[in-house]
Amino acid sequence: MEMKLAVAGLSALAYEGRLRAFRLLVRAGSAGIAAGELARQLDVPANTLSTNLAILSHAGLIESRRAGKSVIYSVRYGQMTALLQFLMEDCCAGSSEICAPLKEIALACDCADS
Amino acid sequence: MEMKLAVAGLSALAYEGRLRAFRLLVRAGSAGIAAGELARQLDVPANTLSTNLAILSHAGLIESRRAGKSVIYSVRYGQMTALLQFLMEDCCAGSSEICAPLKEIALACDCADS
DNA sequence: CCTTTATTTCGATTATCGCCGAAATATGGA
DNA sequence: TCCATATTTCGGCGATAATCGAAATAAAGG
Repeated sequence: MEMKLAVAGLSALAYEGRLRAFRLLVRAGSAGIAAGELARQLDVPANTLSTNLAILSHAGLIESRRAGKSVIYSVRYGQMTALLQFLMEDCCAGSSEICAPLKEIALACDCADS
Repeated sequence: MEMKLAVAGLSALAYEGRLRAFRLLVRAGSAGIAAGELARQLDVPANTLSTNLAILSHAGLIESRRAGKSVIYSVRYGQMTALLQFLMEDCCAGSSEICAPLKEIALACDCADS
């Protein structure tokens, strides 16, 4: 990932309103959440949320699909992981005590398989 | 990690000048880099960098220690990983195809041990 | 078509952020 | 103590970004 895209992603996540929305979407998985439903859960005006979803979308972190009258938003997990990898790049610098805690992240994500 | 601290961390990283500095520090490991040396490598005025380092520091992502006339900055890896974990919280939502790519992050960090 | 529901775009206001010159603080050495 | 080096703080200016009311666009149903 290049610097500009990483900055766009981090900027998109760097405001509470958008971070809250993103985290709800992360929980929702591939199914996603409709814009109106998100606005209701977050208790923010629909237009404000729409602007914020557009910013997350432009940063590549989420995507949208239309379903009837609603627009469903969902996380682009590939971009999300690319951003996290960008931050971790060359994190080790040769000393394992730095790297070790990072491995806990994977363990925290305890899926059934793999 | 609570929301406010996460937003502070993401905001601190959401600017190219600071993200560049942070990534250099991530590479440097525990040894850290002196403020002046960082300013030289990044080719930015010392006072501008100082302000940006203060923002990263206030967000808990880096710390500083004095060494003679210089001030050495280094990453607080614990806080860094806490921020990444915050973003990944409940990422799985039951489907492993979402979670699986996240595990690659840990594998990309291939230290000698663990 | 016309209405209702869902979402986005527009426009203007307000707040916040980044920058750098200049001055202040801190350390080490002659 | 005085000076040189290293870093931070202060000041204000210019740019960027967040918010929300109001209007515009899109889809479904009668």
